[in-house]
Amino acid sequence: MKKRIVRIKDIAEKAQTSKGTVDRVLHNRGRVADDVRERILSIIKELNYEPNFIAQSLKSQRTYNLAVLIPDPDADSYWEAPKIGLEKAEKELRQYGVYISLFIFNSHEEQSFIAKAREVSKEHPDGLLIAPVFYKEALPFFEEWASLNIPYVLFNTQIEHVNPLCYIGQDSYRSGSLAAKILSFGLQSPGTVLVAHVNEDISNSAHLITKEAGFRDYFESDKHDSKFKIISKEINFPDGETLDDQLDAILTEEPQLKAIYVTNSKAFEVASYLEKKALKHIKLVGYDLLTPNLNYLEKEIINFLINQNPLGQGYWGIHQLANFLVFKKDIQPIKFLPLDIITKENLDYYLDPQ
Amino acid sequence: MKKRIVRIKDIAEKAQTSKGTVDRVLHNRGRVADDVRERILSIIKELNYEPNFIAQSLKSQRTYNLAVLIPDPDADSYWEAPKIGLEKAEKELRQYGVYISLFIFNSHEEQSFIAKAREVSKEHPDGLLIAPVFYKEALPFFEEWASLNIPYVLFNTQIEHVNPLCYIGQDSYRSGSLAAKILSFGLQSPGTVLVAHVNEDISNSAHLITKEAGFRDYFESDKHDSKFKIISKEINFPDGETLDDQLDAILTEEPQLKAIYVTNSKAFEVASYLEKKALKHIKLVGYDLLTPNLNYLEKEIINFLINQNPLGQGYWGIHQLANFLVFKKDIQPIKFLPLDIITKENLDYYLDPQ
DNA sequence: TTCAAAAAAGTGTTCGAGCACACAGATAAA
DNA sequence: TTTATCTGTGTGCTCGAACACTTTTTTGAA
Repeated sequence: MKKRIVRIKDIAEKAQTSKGTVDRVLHNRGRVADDVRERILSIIKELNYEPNFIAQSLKSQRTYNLAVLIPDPDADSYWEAPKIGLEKAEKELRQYGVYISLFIFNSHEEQSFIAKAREVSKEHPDGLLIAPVFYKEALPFFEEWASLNIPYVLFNTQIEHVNPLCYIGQDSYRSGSLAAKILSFGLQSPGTVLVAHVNEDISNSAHLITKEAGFRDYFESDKHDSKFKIISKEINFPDGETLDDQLDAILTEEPQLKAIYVTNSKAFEVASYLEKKALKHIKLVGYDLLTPNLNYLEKEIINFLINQNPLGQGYWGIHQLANFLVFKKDIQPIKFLPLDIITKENLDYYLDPQ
Repeated sequence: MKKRIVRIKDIAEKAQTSKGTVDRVLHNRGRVADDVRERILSIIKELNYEPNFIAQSLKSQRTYNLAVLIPDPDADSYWEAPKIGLEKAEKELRQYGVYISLFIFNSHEEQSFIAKAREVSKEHPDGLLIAPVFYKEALPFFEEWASLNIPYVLFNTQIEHVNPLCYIGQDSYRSGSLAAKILSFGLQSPGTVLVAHVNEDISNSAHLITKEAGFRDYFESDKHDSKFKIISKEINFPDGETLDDQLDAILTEEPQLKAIYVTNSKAFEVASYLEKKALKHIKLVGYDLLTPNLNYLEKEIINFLINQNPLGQGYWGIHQLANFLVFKKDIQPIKFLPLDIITKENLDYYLDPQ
C-alpha cells in the first residue's frame, strides 16, 4: 500500500555515486561517464522515480507571468465567466508562482485588439491565453508570438493553420448535431426548423458555420427522410432595437415553423419575441447560461441550453498553460469541453461548477 | 501584480523577534509573552500572512491512510467507475502523502459487508469513503467510526440521520424530475409512462423511491393536466433469465405505453426487450454509462442516459477527505454532482472526464 | 614521469515551515 | 547563597531537489 517514495539520494546510493551526478543525468547538465549514466538511467526506470514535485517547486521559486487577451466583460457579459474561471485557476496556482495579467480589448473595435496584442508582445509573458475573436487581425500576432517563443492557448474560437499549444472549447460540429438531436426528439409532426445567427458577423465566425453544418447534417441523415425543412437566417439589429420585424417576416413566410436553433448566446432575444407573441408551440434551443437566457429557461420558453462552459474555458486555459510551463506535462493540442445539456431541472449544478 | 510572499521570517523581523516565537504564536505551542503575541498577531494580520503550503507539506511528510469500502466491481461493473475515480485521485494526492486501502465486499451478502467494515475499524484509517448500500447493516458502524474519530464520506446513496463529513452524489428527487422533463419533451400524445425498478431491493434503496417521487411530481404538476398515466413496477429476475415475460404482461395491461424510466443502471435490460420486439416508438431513459447501455444509446433505443458520474463520485470522495485532512479546508456537508444528460452526440466527453 | 587542463564526481547551501533542543533570565525553594 | 524549576526566546536541523562550488580522477602532451 505505501510505496516508499524514491529520492535522488536513493538512486545515488544504489548506483554508488552522489546525488550531484544523478542530478546531472536527470537534467542533462554537465558531463557524466557513459557507464555511470547508463547505470543511473536504468535504476531510475527500475525504481520508477518521479521527482518530488513539492520539493521542486519549493526550491525553484520561479514565477510564471501569464497574459490573457479577452474582450471586455463589461461590454458583453458572456466574457464574465471566462474571467471568473481564470481567476479561480490563478488562485489555485499562485503557490506555484503563477501570475496573470489581463489585457482587455473592445470586442467591436479591431484597433483595440491590435493595440492590446502589441502590449502583450511588449510584456513578454511566459504564456498567453487568447480568445481570438478577430480572426484576421490575430494571424500576424500568432507568428510573432511563435517567434518570441511565447506558448499560446486559444479558447472559445477554433482557428485552423496556426500552431497553438492547445485549443480549448467545443466541437462546433457536434454541438450543432446535438442541438438537432434534442429538437428532433421533441418534434413529432413535420414542419420548418430555423437556424438563427443573431447579431454575429458570420464571415469572421467560422464556428457558427460549422455548428449549422452539424445541425443540418443531422436532419438530412437518412432516418429523418426530409420530414423537416431547415432554413437559416442571419438576424442583425442595432442596440436598443429588436428582431421582431425580422421574425415576423420569417413566420409569414414559414407558417409551419416548429423550432428555432440560435447558434450563439442570444437565444433570449428570440425568446422575448416568442413570449410576446405567445408562440408556445415553437421549441427553442440556444447556448450559454447568461442571466436573460436563464430567465426564459425557467419559464420554459427556451427549452434547452447547451452550455459552452465559458468559465471552464478560462479555468482550463490557464491550467493548460501551467501544466505545460510549471508541471512540464505533455499537452493534447485539443481539449474539447463537454457539451452539457441544460434545462430548468439541472441548471443549478452548472452555475457554479466544482 | 506580483505580491511579495510573506514568510515567517519576515514577520519575525518586523516584530523584532525570532521565527521560533512566531511559530509558537501560529500554532499555540509553548508560551509567549502577551505583548509579543499581540504584536505578532497584528503583524500577521497586517501583512496578510498565509503559510506556504508547499513548504509545509514538504516538511511535514505525514501520510494519510484512507480506507474505501465499496462493492466488488467484478460482480457489478457499475463499481468500476468509482474505483477508477478514486485511483485517479490517489495518484494526484500521493505527493501529499495520501494512500488508499480498498475494502471490497460482495454486494449481495450483508455478512461480507459487515466483515469488511470490521476490518476497516481495525485498520484505524485517517479517513473513510464508503458506499453504504446496506443501509441497516451500516448504521452501527457509523457510530463506531464516529467514536473512533474517523471521518467518513458517503457516496452514491444518501442516508439521513448520520453525520458524515460529507455526502457525494446526486439529488435523487431532481434526478427523477429531470428524467420526467426529458420524456415529457419527447411525448406529444397522451399515454402511459412506466417507472421501472429493475433488480433492486426497494426496501433498502430509499434513493430510488425519491427518484420516483421526483418523476411523478413533475408529471402531476399543473401544466400536464393528467395527459399521462404513470405506473410503477418492480421487475426482478434471476441471473441468466430475462424480463421479457414481465414486460409482456405490462404491455398487455397498458397497450398505450409510450415511455419507460428505469431508475438504476439496468436500462439495457429493458432496451434489449424493446429491440427484440421492435418497439421503436417507446421512449427510454435510464442511468449510467455502462457498456451495454452505451450500445443501446448508440442505436437510439435508449434515448437519453442520465450520468450519475460514478467516476466523479470516487474522485471527489477522496478529494473531499484530502481537503479536510491534508488541506484543512472546510467541507460542505453535501456535494451534489451535476445531472448530466447524455445522448449519442455528446457521450464522448463524459466517458473519460478531465 | 610530470603536470596542467579537462572531465567526472562529490559537497554544501538554499527554498519556507516545523519542531527539537539549547539557553537565558526570573522566581522559588532549600 | 545555592540549586531547582518555570518562562520565554533563539538556534539549527530537516524535508527533496536544484545548482553553484570544490575536489578528485583521468587524459595527453612535453
